[in-house]
Amino acid sequence: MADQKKENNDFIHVHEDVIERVNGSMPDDEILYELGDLFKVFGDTTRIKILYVLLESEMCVYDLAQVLNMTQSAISHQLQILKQNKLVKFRREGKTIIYSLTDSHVSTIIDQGMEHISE
Amino acid sequence: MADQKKENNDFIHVHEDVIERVNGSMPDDEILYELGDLFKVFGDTTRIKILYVLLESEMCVYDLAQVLNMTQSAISHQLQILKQNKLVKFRREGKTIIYSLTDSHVSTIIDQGMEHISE
DNA sequence: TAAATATATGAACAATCATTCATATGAAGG
DNA sequence: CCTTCATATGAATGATTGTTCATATATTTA
Repeated sequence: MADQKKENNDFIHVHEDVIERVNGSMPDDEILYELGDLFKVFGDTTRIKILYVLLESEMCVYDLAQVLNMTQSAISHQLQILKQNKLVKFRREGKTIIYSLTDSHVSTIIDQGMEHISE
Repeated sequence: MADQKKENNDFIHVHEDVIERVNGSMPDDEILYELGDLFKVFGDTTRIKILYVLLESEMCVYDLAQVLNMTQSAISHQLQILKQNKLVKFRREGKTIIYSLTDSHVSTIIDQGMEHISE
């Protein structure tokens, strides 16, 4: 390791020390997969729009469909995904079900994304 | 508007006032599309790993492939996407090309994602 | 309890995407 | 210049995904 001489032509440009250090700081694959899944949720315009709307006001499914000018079914499917990723919560009120955001990470993540693209 | 009486059975549960207010706060479709595209980039484990590595240290393509135990071609393709979205920059040094992060939004976005999934 | 309203869900299809393989480009050294 | 090393790129393919259509579930009201 201390001896930098290359005895054969393996590892010509692989910097093992950096690679080991970096590997140490890398979270488990399972966590990274979860993280990717979370960002996939933000990677669709329809879901972003839903989140944007809920950032402003809680809303029922039918109204969401109206605002976004989309099918009730399409909205329900997307709400399902947002629900699975714990980005939205819901409560029943009579016949309707009202959705709202679960936490403040949504707004931070969207804000940072906005800052990045507006540069 | 002031008169809440429903004259026929249109608009039984559409709350027009809320819808209009929410529509006003919604960015243009073009921007939302761009935002979705940005988050799509974070929605893939390989790209997240690349960003994680570069968060720790700038690195050449071959080393990235070693660290992530992936094909050089696969890494190059993903770097291309990261480049297009201005998340990474690069400089040439002799024969190798060294990639690094462009700005600090990357770390904020990843951090917030991490915070969200670890709850 | 039957009809109406609000939402959810399953299957299917088109579109998008990540990787692989083969090959191209481009710089450096002999 | 000709070879080698480092990276980029194009086409092909298998996998994933968003929407639609049809239908199911669940709550309220007549």
